[in-house]
Amino acid sequence: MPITIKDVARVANVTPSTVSRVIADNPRISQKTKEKVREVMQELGYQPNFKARSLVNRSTQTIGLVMPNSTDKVFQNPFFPEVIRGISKFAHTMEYALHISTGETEEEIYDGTVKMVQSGRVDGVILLYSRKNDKVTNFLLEKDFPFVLVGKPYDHPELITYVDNDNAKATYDVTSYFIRLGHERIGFVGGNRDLIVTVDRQRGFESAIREAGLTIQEEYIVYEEFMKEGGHQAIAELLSLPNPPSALVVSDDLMALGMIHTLDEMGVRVPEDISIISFNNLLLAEMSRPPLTSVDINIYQLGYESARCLIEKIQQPDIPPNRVTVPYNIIKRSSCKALKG
Amino acid sequence: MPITIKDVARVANVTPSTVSRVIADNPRISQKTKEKVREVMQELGYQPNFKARSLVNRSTQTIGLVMPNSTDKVFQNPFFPEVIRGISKFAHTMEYALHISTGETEEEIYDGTVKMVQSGRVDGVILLYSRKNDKVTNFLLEKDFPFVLVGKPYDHPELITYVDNDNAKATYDVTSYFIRLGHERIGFVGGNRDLIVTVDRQRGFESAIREAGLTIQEEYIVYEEFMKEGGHQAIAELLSLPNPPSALVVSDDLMALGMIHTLDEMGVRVPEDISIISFNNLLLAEMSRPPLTSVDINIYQLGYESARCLIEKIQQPDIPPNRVTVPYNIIKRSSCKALKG
DNA sequence: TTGTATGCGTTATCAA
DNA sequence: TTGATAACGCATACAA
Repeated sequence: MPITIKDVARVANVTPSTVSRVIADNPRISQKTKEKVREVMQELGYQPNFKARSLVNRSTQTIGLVMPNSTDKVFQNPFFPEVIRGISKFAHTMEYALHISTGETEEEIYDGTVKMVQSGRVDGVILLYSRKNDKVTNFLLEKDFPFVLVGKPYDHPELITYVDNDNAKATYDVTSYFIRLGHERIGFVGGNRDLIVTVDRQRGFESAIREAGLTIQEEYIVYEEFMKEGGHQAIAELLSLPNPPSALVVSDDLMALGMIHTLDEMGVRVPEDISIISFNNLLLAEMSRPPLTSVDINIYQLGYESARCLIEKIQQPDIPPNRVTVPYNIIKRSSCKALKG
Repeated sequence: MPITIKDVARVANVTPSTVSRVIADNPRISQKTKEKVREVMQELGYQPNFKARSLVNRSTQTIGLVMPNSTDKVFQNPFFPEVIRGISKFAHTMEYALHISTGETEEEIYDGTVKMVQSGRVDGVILLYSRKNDKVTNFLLEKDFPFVLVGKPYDHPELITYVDNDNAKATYDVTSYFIRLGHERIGFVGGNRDLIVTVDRQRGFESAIREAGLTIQEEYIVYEEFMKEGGHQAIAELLSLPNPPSALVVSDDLMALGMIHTLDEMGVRVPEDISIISFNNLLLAEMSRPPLTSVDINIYQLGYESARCLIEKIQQPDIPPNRVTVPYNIIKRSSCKALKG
């Protein structure tokens, strides 16, 4: 029913191959013919059939997105919409669609990814997480399938294109900031320990502590999920300590928010009784009471760059792995207090 | 390079058509052959080629998403990630991918939609908005292309499948709630006037006012964009009135948040000096100070249902247009005050 | 500069 | 119950 290349050919008195060449703007076609054919295409409202093109070109113009975990939960975190927004922005300019692969368990996600890759549903994949010993990463690596990691790879950094912040440095910076404010009992609240981002941030945290001549207190370091609920847990653990921290480096705004709520209920005030710095600088950070001092890791740009790298890789498979570091900014608001000497 | 149906056929000693039938689980193939072929498929790690299937089946297993406006801005509003989450959830279970069409201007969005439909890139479309005299809607209607509206159609409701809340009723309810609390000077802050949701809510608002025997004050009704910035504008207009409202029905949590911030700077307190109810019940509503009384319109479900309707329509094109009304709940928090008699 | 023939990987029609 | 063949709509190697 829809107009095909044949219809155009017939009306324009040429063969389908000529029309095909006009579409591709093949230089070996005369200007005259091109014009005529284009006129007919316009007239008939012809649009190249995407499916047929995909088949012959072996390209789907689609990017697969692999989320870390049950999308259901994880999508609640504004981090993901925001990376996706960045990805979507660049993808759209390059006429790429997005294929979001989800799943409840790690196994489901792996299977889903394998399937979407093997069936040729996508031209490349962006992993929206980076964790230790990840099956998906290994699969992609083995298949030599184009992919980009948002975050830093656990293994084979030299083989993988990835887009990341300097998370160690950022955490070093905020920890040092606390130290300059006079804090000595500083806690660290990380996310899942298998995530590289958690490892990196903890490393930065510890190096700042050590460099300042303070000692690292194991009990000041806790790990929770990157969610509001995580905040509850974390704060309970930390405040039950005999000598609780006076300042907290928290890996996620949402967690920080959860913590503040819990603290509120306990009658502990931020920043008067305890100072907090978190990561991501979500809209929430600005809206919270008190407004959170937060590290803006430029989530949007993380997404945008990863899409750029992936499409580059898809179009030129032979270029060596690339690595992009997205800058961060510490946005100072009102959740930190200087300790009197 | 990848395994095709032919490879499987050769190894299994059958023809490609037999393999194809096994994939489709065609009942006319003997159990024995099926088992053998499946074994070989397993062994070779065969996955049907998605592109080839698409071509011959005339289906892409992809849903097109059309956003209202510059996605850039609009994606900042958690409403969209949340509908998409719902859509994505259902789509994934049915093995559908998402194709997000974006654009800066209305014209760009229209062109993008036309292209993705004409080129056969998607099997159906979900419109994430509903406005007056929308070219995209008309185009889809004319082409008789499967689509679902999130919101209520302006024209031809009998021809269109749509998923919506009863926005008039919801607004009627919250307005009546204010009236019961003793408020008489109630303002309404809507979004873009071309959006049906704005019209519906205003209608519900006015009918509650009228029914209570109060008079509708034109100057209490303002329209802004559904963004944080909109809040600033709106509050400026309303508070400059000689006799400003004591309560506000606001079409979006984000706007309400913007307003509260502005009010804060002006030294006006919520709810002591002015009461606010907004819509969407985003995470923000709970996190805000004061926590916002908000209408939970079940955004996720809005998305989920729209995907369900669309896929149903794609698979059975001849069923008549459907209409789903998603329930709402008023979540009472601390942004409303009762007026002493 | 353009046309002819073939193939992309699958499904479907028609025979056998 | 299975096989041979055409077709989906387009792109390209080879001819002309």
